Amino acid sequence: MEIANKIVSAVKAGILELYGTEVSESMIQLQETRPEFEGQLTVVVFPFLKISRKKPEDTAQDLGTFLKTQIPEVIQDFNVIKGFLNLTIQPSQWIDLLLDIQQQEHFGFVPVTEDSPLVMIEYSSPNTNKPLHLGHVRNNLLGWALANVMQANGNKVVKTNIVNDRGIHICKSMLAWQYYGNGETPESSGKKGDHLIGDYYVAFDQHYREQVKELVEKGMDEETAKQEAPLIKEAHDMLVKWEQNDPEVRSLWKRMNDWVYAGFDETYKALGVGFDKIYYESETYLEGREKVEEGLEKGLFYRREDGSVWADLTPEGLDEKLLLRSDGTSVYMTQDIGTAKLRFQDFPIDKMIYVVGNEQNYHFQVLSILLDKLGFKWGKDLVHFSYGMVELPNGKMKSREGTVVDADDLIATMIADARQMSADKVNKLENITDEEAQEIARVVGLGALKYFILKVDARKNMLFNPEESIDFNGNTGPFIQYTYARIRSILRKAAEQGIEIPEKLSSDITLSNKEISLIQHLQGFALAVRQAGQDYNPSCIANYCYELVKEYNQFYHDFSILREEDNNKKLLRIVLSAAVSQVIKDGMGLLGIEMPERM
RNA sequence: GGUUCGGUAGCUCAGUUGGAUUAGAGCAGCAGCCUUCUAAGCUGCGGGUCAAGGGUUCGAGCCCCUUCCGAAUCACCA
Repeated sequence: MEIANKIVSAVKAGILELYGTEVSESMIQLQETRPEFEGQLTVVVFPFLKISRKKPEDTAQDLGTFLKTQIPEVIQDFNVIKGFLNLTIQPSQWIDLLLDIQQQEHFGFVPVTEDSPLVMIEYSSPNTNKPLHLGHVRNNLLGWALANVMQANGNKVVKTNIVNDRGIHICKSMLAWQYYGNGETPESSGKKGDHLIGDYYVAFDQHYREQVKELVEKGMDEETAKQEAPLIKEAHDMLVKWEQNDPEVRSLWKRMNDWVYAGFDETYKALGVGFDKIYYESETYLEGREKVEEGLEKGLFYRREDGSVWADLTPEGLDEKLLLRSDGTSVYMTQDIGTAKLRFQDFPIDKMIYVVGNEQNYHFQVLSILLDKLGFKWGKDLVHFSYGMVELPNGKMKSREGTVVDADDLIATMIADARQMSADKVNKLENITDEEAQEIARVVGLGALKYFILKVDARKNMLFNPEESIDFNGNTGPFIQYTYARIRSILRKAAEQGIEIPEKLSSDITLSNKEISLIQHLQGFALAVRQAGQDYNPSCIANYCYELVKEYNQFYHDFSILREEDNNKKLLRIVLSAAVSQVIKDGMGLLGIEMPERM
């Protein structure tokens, strides 16, 4: 950062002095020099040609000479190739930069202050009728990572979850449990609460389809049969009773939901995610109705003859959107409006981010417009952090076809596989207890899963290949964790030899290209964090970490560190290693991935 | 049909605000490297019309237009 700033302002001064024109900083392009050329940083001079009215080579030559005489403490030398001005930086500059990075608590993070804007992030948003699956895993990991990224970019962050705890689907589970459950509980069955309820949801669907089939065989057409089957009618009745606060229905509903929440909490804990504030749709849907009525009075919406309420969004190029059914009950959109209202009462939100799958792009487009019309100042530029589907090698995830990947199963499998991998490893760690081994397996297994999902650009549909995800070779979490553990091992050994990480380094060390390059890449972490915040995309941090680790690995194999005889050089490499491990830990920490001290 | 998002190696994915005659990783395949700080590693080889065509300019995988292919969505479901 420092070095680049010095150069940029010097270039600016140079253009002014040489050609008498003020240029904006965005015109000054500073980039890393390609390895095949001499130097470390390159100024692209093409943008200045119109100002200089000279050939690219001459312009670069002018500028290089200016820089070398103007800031000799930064620029050691320069060379010109076509329109590219390659700068060789004074080694002491790199050493200062390295020390700066190493000594900062969290290099590249922007501190959060009293005045920082408040960002609320909604993610997870489960239904209480079935357990979490792979799609939810992607959502949770993205939400958690994004929250960390926003905070690292200097925002106050409130993590929130909206639980969809009401509606026909919940009634289906309740009904099935009443009919086929024999009073089964999580305790009596030994099942996790969310799995138990999920099983009854499936049971409902089976029996319901049988009923439909019977009716069709009796001569009813399928559409009518779907509406007339006794089970679905009962479910609807139950929903009505629920809305009327029927004590019996409400008490069963509460009991079963509590089972589910206990199950979800376990899964969230295993994934390492959490929330600051949880909202329930059962508490927000009425607020939404009020807000819609309010909008209706203001003439923002209109009522049809059958009593249903609509928003006309054709001026915005969208359709008409239903807000209240003809019977006065709420739809999804109404609930989101209600939730928004409550949230705004609770927090002074500056920015709202919804982490929701891309199948709801249209919904959020509409929600943004509606919230804006209803006077929420953050409504207009709310962010729908839209992520793609997770597909499986043999097709998409579909619950009906039994191709869902259950979150709990997945986590357990990852940890078990990590355990197996470390057992098979050639150089096994000695002197570790079984508990320690299990803890390492947990960290590594989850690291593998999280990294595999987070390294992919969130917007894209991704393919989850279970076999590949447990392969710890290549661009994977365990590869990064492993490098980290090795660095930590070196630092431990250094400490055993009585070598502390120095606060200062001799300024006349000759740096190799690889060392300079590594320091430069460390610096890039700040950019990666900023970019992740701007684009709402954690994947660039994952890929940054991988690049850094890969480069360090080559470094590691080319140079010995503890066996280096030149003491200054040894200290430099120790500081460099410490800085790399620190940056990796911070980067992976943003993704919610833990780093093992040994593995 | 409308809207939104995608298309980069056999497969999974990167590619920073447009930059350097040669577009990168990993997996899979082949060939090397453990008396040396953890070999879950490192090095080398093969593999590409960046979907297609046009435009913008000193310069395009990236920006604009057209076309083709794929996904999502357009419900009194959530």
